[in-house]
Amino acid sequence: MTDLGLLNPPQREAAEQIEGPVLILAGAGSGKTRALTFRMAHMIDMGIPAWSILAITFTNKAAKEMRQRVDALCGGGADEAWVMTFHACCARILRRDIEKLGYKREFTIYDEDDKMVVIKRLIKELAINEKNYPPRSVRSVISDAKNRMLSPQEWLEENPDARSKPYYKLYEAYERTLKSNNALDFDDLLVKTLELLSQHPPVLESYQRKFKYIMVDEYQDTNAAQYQLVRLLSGENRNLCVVGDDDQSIYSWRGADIRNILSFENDFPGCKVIRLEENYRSTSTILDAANEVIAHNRARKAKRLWTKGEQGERLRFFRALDEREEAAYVAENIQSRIREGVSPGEIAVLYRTNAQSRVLEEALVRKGIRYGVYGGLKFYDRKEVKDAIAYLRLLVNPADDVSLRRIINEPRRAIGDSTVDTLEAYARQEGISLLNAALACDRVGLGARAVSAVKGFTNLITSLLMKMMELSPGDFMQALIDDTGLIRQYENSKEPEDESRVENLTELVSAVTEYDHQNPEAGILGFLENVALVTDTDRLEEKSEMVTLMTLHSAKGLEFEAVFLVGLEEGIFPITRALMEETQLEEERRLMYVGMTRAKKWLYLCCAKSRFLFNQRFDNPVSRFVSEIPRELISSGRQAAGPARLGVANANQRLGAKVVTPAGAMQRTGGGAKMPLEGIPGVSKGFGARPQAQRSALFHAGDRVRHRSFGYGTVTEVRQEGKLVVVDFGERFGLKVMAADTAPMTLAEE
DNA sequence: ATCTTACCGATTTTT
DNA sequence: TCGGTAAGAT
Repeated sequence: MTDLGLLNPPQREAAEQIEGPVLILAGAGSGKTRALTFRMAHMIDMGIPAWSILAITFTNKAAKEMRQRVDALCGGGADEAWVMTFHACCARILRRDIEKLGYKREFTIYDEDDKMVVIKRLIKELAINEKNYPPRSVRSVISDAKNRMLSPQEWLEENPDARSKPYYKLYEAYERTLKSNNALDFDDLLVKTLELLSQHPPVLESYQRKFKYIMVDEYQDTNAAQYQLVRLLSGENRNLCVVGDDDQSIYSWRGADIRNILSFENDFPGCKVIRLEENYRSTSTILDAANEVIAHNRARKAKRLWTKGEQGERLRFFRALDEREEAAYVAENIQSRIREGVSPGEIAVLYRTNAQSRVLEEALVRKGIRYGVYGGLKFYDRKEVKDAIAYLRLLVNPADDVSLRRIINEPRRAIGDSTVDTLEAYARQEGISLLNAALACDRVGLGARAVSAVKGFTNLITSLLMKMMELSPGDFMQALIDDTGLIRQYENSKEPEDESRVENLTELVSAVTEYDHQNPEAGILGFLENVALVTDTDRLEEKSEMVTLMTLHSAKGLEFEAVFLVGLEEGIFPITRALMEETQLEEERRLMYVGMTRAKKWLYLCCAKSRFLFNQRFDNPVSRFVSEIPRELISSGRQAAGPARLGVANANQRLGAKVVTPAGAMQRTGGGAKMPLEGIPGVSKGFGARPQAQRSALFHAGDRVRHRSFGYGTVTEVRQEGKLVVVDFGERFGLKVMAADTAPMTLAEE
């Protein structure tokens, strides 16, 4: 029996309020997960069948944890409950009934790469100018439209200007393509589920009958489609409990709408509001600092976390000369914490962008500290793995033309672009899939060589299809990498990196075997779904021997004894793009708040005076977020530094201005080039070499110039005897200071 | 058909 | 620096 006496009064209230709508406003570290798990366990104790409970979490990892914790509390009765992310939940609903929408049960889930492939093809086909309509922006237009549940037509009505037409056409064609490929993208999982539920009342009613109780965690990060879904499913009984914290809403760029949580009370009148404001995680010093920072936001519900815990130590602030010194500082301090007895698993380094991880890794390696990086390059993103997966997808879903294109000539089997284009034309004319066109290649009008090459491919596919039915998933995966020759091409290769490709393919076989072992009913289809929906970050667990490196976004929901926030510079964090708009800046501040509140005992704030990133050197002022923390809560890091060193005074002066220093500074850090990890920082083959002969005299105030990256600009000022030039690149890039002799810039002819 | 080379452009966060 | 792509060479 679950002992609710272990909860504090509001937590207990949350656990006991089972009927009707409930809004739990749970501050960081307030035992939200605890309240939720106890609530669910309590429901099961009361005799509510687990299968009638739907619990939505933000990540798969959170889902797994929650299920385990509930099981532990009530002795393993949670199996039948649906505890999963929105996307996993939708995938499950659709696997059952998507045929009602004209798709086949074996639909493929396209990832971001697949989307881009489709979009790029369509841009070519529709003869749209890629410069004016870059694929990435097309992708975001489509994704935004879907998140707001707008059809192509509806989107066009909202955006009637002439520039929108190509977007509309692309969106429309994109939809058609995915449908004919029997594929859904991530957004579709939500949108198509909504379509299914709203167009087929019996299906909706069956789920409404099933799910008597619904819980949604991280409600502040739900988007319009997710909101609708929750509304539909909770139906008349309205036994809906949502949990969230408006101060931790950090996904608006993905369509999350903070208004969902702010207006819950209006949407579900009569709802019970419960506030969890007692923090059990951090020291009072850390909490005060975080409270002060977040108080600078205007768009928020007023609240203030408090703790009975001890005061703890002051925050440490350190401003390094460059990113290397910053990394060294982090590594040094991690090392001494570990020597004090802190477990490496209780230490995290958090950064704004994945690109910042490399220099940190180098520093940790040098100190011999074990670490794990989460996010960034994923196992299933590697080329060889994606190829193998593409074969699987095609075998499961023969309509998947994107996967077919990827592997029809991988490994090389002499099927070139022109052959595929011919097949494509035939397929279009006959209204069939590319695979079917390939099977009919006799009739397509190809040369004899091409026909035999294509036949080789289709024979391979047919024989694999037979094997797929006979063999276990694991054995089949092994057969696949052997029969296709995927692994052979790397085994015979001399390239050193191909060795790891072989390893990865072998690891993929183990992954399938392992998955099949744990999910005997799911089969290859289940495995593919798992690949699409489960990210590497979800597998962060039992790595207690390693220091964690991750982005601030992935750190949501986690906690560590010691946390290092690095790159606290204007332009990095807050990131340049957020400096313009108040709402975006507030989201960055929430991200800062999330980062700070991950720390239990020690919080380090780090930044660099000068940083090499994106192949450029930046001289950024200290992040404004640092100056929003009361001085008395901070002590400086390694070197003695008065408050002046905080650099607060100039924090706003040079807002966003990037300074590219002369070649000398670049050399000092070897131009940011990667050095051998175990090597000694000595001779590095910097690319900056020698400044060329006096180009300095080349530029004068008033000159029109053209820069490789920033385009045309006007020289506004020349400094230091012509060594530095200040150039105005207009609205998009603004003022830049660069070294006259190294900047990739020339005089522009008038 | 495939390999080689030379350019250009871009760089947030992720279910 | 990196990766993707377009044009040229074998």
